[in-house]
Amino acid sequence: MRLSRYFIPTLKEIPAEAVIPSHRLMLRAGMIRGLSSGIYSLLPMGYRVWKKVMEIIREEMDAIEGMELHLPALNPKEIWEETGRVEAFGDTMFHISNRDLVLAPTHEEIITHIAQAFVHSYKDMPQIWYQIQTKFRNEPRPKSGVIRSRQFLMKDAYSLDSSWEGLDESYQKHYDAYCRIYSRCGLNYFVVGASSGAMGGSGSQEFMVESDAGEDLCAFNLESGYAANIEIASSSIPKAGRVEENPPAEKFDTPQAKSINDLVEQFGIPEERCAKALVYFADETPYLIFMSGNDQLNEAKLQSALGTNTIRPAHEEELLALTGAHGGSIGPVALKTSVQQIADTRLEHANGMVSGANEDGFHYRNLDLDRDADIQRYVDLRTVLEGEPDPIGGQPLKVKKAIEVGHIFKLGTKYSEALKAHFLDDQGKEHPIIMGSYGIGVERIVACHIEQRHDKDGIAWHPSIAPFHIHITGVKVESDMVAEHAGRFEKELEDAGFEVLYDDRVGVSPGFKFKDADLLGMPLNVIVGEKHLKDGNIEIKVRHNGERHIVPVADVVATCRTLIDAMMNAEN
RNA sequence: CGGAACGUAGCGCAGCCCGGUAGCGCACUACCUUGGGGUGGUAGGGGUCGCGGGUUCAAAUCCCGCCGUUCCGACCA
Repeated sequence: MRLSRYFIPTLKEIPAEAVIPSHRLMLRAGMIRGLSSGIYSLLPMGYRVWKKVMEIIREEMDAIEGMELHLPALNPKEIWEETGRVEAFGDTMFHISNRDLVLAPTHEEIITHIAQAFVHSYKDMPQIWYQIQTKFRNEPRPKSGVIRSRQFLMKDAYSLDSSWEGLDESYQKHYDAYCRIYSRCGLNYFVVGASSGAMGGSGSQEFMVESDAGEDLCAFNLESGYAANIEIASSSIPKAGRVEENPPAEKFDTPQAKSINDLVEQFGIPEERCAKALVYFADETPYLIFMSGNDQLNEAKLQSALGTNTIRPAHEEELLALTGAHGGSIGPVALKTSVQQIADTRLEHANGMVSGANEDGFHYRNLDLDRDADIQRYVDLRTVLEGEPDPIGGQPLKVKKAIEVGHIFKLGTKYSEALKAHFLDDQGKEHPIIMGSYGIGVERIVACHIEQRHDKDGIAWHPSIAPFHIHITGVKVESDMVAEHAGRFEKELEDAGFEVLYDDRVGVSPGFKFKDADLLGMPLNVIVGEKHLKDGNIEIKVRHNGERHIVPVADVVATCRTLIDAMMNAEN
């Protein structure tokens, strides 16, 4: 391929709207062009990479006997109403304004609809169906280039099984396939236990790439092997527990104490003897929630505990109406109204506690939550902090930002029940199909690849998904000697099976060409210039480590082969 | 949805406070020059100054409204 004829609109200057490296470099390398917030055109250089990622995904999905299909992006709203997900997605789902149609944000409903029609026997399963398609989500705030956008490509796979053991097998197959996919795409990744959120289901894991541009926090310890999304991460931090003396609860004056820190500072109360109260509404039902000391409520955990995804903190007026006090003076006893109460497990059976008196300026001390409070449930609600002991080996947790590049779910029967996708077992008994769902964000793989493989000059592609394997820089192609050799290398390398981009532009200075080559980032740059050619040599530059090899003209193809093979086999 | 900033040529920006000819760099076109790290020069083409109102003899500039984009936060199956 000749660069003079190929459409690669590189930019010297960085468009102002791009902040993170992958976004800047995709724009500068002429891979993408923004159309509107969260909507991008994929230009030829970018689309080549996308296609390679999709091909790797296809190969690995086919290897676990997945079958690719193609589903409608336009869906009748009705089917989404049957599973309750029009409401669950809310404003995140795009609605067509002149028909009762929606733009599919994912495809569980459609898959289940097909299964309901055709999969009726345990003999028909297992099945793995997958699609690589455009999905639509009305993200309230698109950001970070293609990492969070309104229209994006996703590989979604769905497994259908007749038993829970079968689901476990299908899930494991996907887990293994995903590891191969990310490795082949040249990514450093890790896997964390994850929240299933409003997807429903019994378990899920996320494939993560560590990055400051990430939107998820993960807690992990490499030694013990514990790794979890902060949404579900726990630690073995000690409970508040019980103190020996257990006098009756007693109200006391706390006119200046609005926070846990105030109580600690003004009254010398140890932080772990304080029970912080919060009021949240879940689907418009209020809940009084207690946390130990300054522990941070984890809203994701609260959502799963309450089985909803619509929660919000109460407003000041609501606090007063429900409890009789403003924030800072709320507690478990003497509540103005009857409110359901939930507490973090750290507070279980705790006594000797201090908490609000539901009267501004007063608290109770010596509270025994078992004796004095009416807490219905104790669940893990706190957000873990870096340094706390992990729950497996008690090793200190690290907390890092990461980008989610894949998510695998054991869905179970939520969708098959809602859409009546049933089968008969070998006893002739009817059951809902047991499902799994497995997603990969295609553009996130590309973005993460660039996040992990770039320097100040540009991208440094892994050969597996590089737009071209080899860049040939013709230094002064006006010279017949240069043009002849470069043209010949182009042909020989292509004949050897490489994808080659030959910078044959006339009248472009060497420096300009080198800068473009570094920006575009092909794994190898074969530099054809009079400088080495007059000695019968060619320079080959390795993009990711800057190594330069001077080799005889006759060895160019063999050297490229060796260098590319080495990169393909290297650990990421 | 809360907070903030920005919108002037394809890209990066100045001009706006203090109203009066729309500018600079890059990119683009032509010619010359250079030829191993974004060569140097000469001459050009390209903009309803986001949109709509208002004030004024006169608005990129002042006022009001809207739209768009980005950042922080909320949200994110």
